[in-house]
Amino acid sequence: MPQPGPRTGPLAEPGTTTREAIRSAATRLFQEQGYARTTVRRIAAAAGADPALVIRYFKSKELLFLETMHLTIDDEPLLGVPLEQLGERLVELLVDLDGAARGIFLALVHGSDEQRIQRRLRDTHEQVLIAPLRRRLSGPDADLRARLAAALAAGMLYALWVAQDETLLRTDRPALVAHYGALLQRVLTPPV
Amino acid sequence: MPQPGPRTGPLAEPGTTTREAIRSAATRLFQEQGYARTTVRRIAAAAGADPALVIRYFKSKELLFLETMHLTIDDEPLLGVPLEQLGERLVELLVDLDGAARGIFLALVHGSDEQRIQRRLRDTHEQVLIAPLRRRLSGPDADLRARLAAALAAGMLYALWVAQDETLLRTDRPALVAHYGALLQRVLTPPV
DNA sequence: CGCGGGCGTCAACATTGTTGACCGAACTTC
DNA sequence: GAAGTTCGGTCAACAATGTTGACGCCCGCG
Repeated sequence: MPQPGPRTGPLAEPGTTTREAIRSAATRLFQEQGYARTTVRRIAAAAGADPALVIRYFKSKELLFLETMHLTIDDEPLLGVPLEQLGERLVELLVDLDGAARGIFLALVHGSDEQRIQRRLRDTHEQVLIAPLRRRLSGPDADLRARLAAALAAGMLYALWVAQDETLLRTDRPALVAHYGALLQRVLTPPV
Repeated sequence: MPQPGPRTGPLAEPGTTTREAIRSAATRLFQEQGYARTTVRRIAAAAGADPALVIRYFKSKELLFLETMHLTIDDEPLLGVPLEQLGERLVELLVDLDGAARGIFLALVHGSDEQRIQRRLRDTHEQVLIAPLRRRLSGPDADLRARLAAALAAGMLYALWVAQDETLLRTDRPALVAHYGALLQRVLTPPV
């Protein structure tokens, strides 16, 4: 809300309100429309600010994107889970991700023809999928198995959200969790 | 190449040479740089033609993209394979895909924030992964299992090419094929 | 000879990300 | 209190993008 009249104070808040308005508008638009389809001018309009100010604050559209699009999940619900149920629980957790996480994931995937966004996607893959799994595994090829399991888990997100397999999207949640969770479990705790 | 001098005939070939030049230049550039990073003007320059002519021939950049970016694989090497080895052979086939197939896949994934490109990606997923697997399966949930297997297979391509898990990229091919193929096999021929 | 149609070029348009100049108000310093 | 510095903000402009319409050329057909 940058009213042209005289401001009441030099700094309404330490965070400089309009900067925060730009950031939240960008967060919403990038999630909903992705990187390419979101224009700096629309972000500015949504925040009630000037397009030039957006760049002035965040250096570039890409840096604004990187600053707002962070994808993390609570691995807390995974901590107490016994190893034999980890696969099913992880799939359950991924399928239940909210629209925000889905939007960020898709924005990262779609935008990852840009090098820095691709690096962010790689880091996210590492931190969100590989790392939590690897912590629970042991043995000589623990790292490889964590990475294979992460690929498997990502495959489901890909099928549901990127390729949009409509049959899988219509499959009821418990069946999907049971089937795919069993597969994932196979990598985590392979039979002797 | 379209020398400005007088042309030898009205139609040098039925395919109108420069149209083909544009198509092949677009194919190469889209594969190498993706949808967003390739500009119509660069396609035109690479084909030695005028940017306006590119649009005149192909209606729009997006339609040109859709006309050139078709991803198919030879499922011939899968036809004779016994069902018990199908998983491993499919993984082998996917890992060995050439740079062209990789480029098209990535271009489709990155460009799929556009609706029509997303539909092309969905169709490709269906025709390249789901359909060949489903043909080999039987039973009540054959369709679901084929789709789960396709998600699994796509997960490996995602991990290797989109997320670019460097450890997996450095893992030697036979180990990758053996590990991931065994997982895939688990969906195709589940134990009683 | 005329002329219609396909191939190609040129100039222009709106929209994109980004930059630099400018402005006003507030805080600091003399 | 006056001068200056800094910060939040606006405006106009730039180059590059996809796309369109007007124009030109040259062939083969009447």
